[in-house]
Amino acid sequence: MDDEKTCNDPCPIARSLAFLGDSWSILILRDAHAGLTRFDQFRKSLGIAPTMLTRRLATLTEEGLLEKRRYSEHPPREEYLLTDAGRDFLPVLFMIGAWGRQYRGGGKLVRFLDAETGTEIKAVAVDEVTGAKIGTRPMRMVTPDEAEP
Amino acid sequence: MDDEKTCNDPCPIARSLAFLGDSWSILILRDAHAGLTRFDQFRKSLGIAPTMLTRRLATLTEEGLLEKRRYSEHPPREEYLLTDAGRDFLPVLFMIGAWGRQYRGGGKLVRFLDAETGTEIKAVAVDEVTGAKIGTRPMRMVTPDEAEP
DNA sequence: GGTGTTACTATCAAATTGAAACTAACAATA
DNA sequence: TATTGTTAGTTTCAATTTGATAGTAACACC
Repeated sequence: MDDEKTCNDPCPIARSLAFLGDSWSILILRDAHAGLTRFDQFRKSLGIAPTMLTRRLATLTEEGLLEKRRYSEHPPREEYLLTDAGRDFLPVLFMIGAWGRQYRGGGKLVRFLDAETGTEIKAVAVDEVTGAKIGTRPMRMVTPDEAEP
Repeated sequence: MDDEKTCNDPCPIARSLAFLGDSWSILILRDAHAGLTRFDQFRKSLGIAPTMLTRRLATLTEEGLLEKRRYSEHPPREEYLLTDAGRDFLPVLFMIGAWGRQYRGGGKLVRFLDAETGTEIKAVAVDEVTGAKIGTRPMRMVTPDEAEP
């Protein structure tokens, strides 16, 4: 796979995965969206080893998905907040969840309701232009090196 | 994290990740959607070690995302085809790609065009009921153990 | 008989991960 | 003042996973 620092793969999926293709990172982002901000909250929620958590939080911070904020000077204490890039990961989380709900959905699952209408949220990916569900219309891949000198 | 065989985490994201939270698996699925079916095609496309590829293909097959089909009896040769569950992973791939395009998008990237309209496909996740983009309306999480005896 | 193709397996060093214990810097309590 | 608790980590080390390379099996083709 491509090196993390210099991923110039023309595939946008590979670009994403080069940074957060790891389960822990995605689960940390999930928990951050659920409102967790502190080291011990993540550690307890995930059952992750502190070494791993330290490293993953550092990576997510370096990559601009989380930002570290000092919330206490004495003693020095940091918390981790979602950045815009981190918040924009929510649709990805929902789509991963939608797939899991459909194909790995035995037993009780967490659900999300629209706060106004009270209906259960069912995430689907659509093309912003045509409005069609992704995968329901024929499409054409264009590689970036087409028609180059 | 939960054991792969007995994931009963009530979070649908964790359910998904228990099986394909690995970059190689996702890249294999990407290539499978691009039309690759054979061991050597995947190996060359990904630059993956054959040991890894063997294991990942086996897991994806066991988990029902790919199916093995014998395409030659003499010599015995197998290919790997997407199942329904595998095909339904396409929206997830598009959302991962959409995020990567926005936040890791320097340089030339592969694009997808609607074959009919010729417009570039831009995947967005919406709620199937309200049609609102995921994350733009307040929502409420419901855990499965609420109001239990 | 020799070369090429395809789908692997075997081997082993290197890197990553997980588990457990420990530390620093304080606050609160007795 | 001593003890306990909290938070955010670090240290250490064994176990697992990964990556790189080479090799194999079963053929087809020339």
